[in-house]
Amino acid sequence: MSTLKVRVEQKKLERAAYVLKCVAHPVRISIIDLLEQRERLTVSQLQEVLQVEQSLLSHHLTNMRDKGVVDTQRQGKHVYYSLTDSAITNIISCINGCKNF
Amino acid sequence: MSTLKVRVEQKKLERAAYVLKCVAHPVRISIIDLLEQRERLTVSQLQEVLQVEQSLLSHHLTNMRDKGVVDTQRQGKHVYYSLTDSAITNIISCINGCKNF
DNA sequence: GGCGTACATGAAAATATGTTCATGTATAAG
DNA sequence: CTTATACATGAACATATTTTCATGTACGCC
Repeated sequence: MSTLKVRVEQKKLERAAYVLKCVAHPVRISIIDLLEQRERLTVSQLQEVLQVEQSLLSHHLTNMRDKGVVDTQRQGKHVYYSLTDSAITNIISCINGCKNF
Repeated sequence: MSTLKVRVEQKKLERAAYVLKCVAHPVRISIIDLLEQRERLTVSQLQEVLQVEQSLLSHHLTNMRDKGVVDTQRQGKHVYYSLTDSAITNIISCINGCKNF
């Protein structure tokens, strides 16, 4: 009963919670799912598939970008979004892999 | 550009977000980390390691239990908590595996 | 039954998140 | 330089989550 302690350091814990919180939303999970399929997508393309208000989508994307989950590149009038780290996608696989859910 | 769609069904999306939200908190990630190490732990044991208010911990645990992330068994005065699904722990490995974080 | 320990619960307060709506900015085309 | 398109931003509001504090309940022991 002695050597029990939290193995993840505080900073990483907070970072993990921060990122997970960012993933934990139906619209954002969908965005990740789509970016997993297509490498990079414009806001309009995402919007067409997701059928959400433009500004709402934009807020979510900005949120995800701020948290380092997605990257952007502007190309003319369009802004392309892509996943910064494919490991993020594993999280969703994990969830899907959970038998009890 | 035609066959792009969200592969995860709506119900599962919401369930995933629900569970991820439940994981996405420093205290709760710590709880999962500890239960990964010890199989089952009482509230007092968790409290001793985590150094949080008893009632706060209890709220978090009830939350996690309601969402099916942990299970409980009472044994005399003590209540033991354990993870219902080891796949949950993978989520944390995923996070740790993310290079960009 | 009374007491202490272990844990749960509920309401209120503090804080964070999600959504909408109106407006702003960048770029390309004419 | 005007206009349309693509996207971002900010403030206001709605809703959800987190935390605290006070109190409640279950169990074992005397």
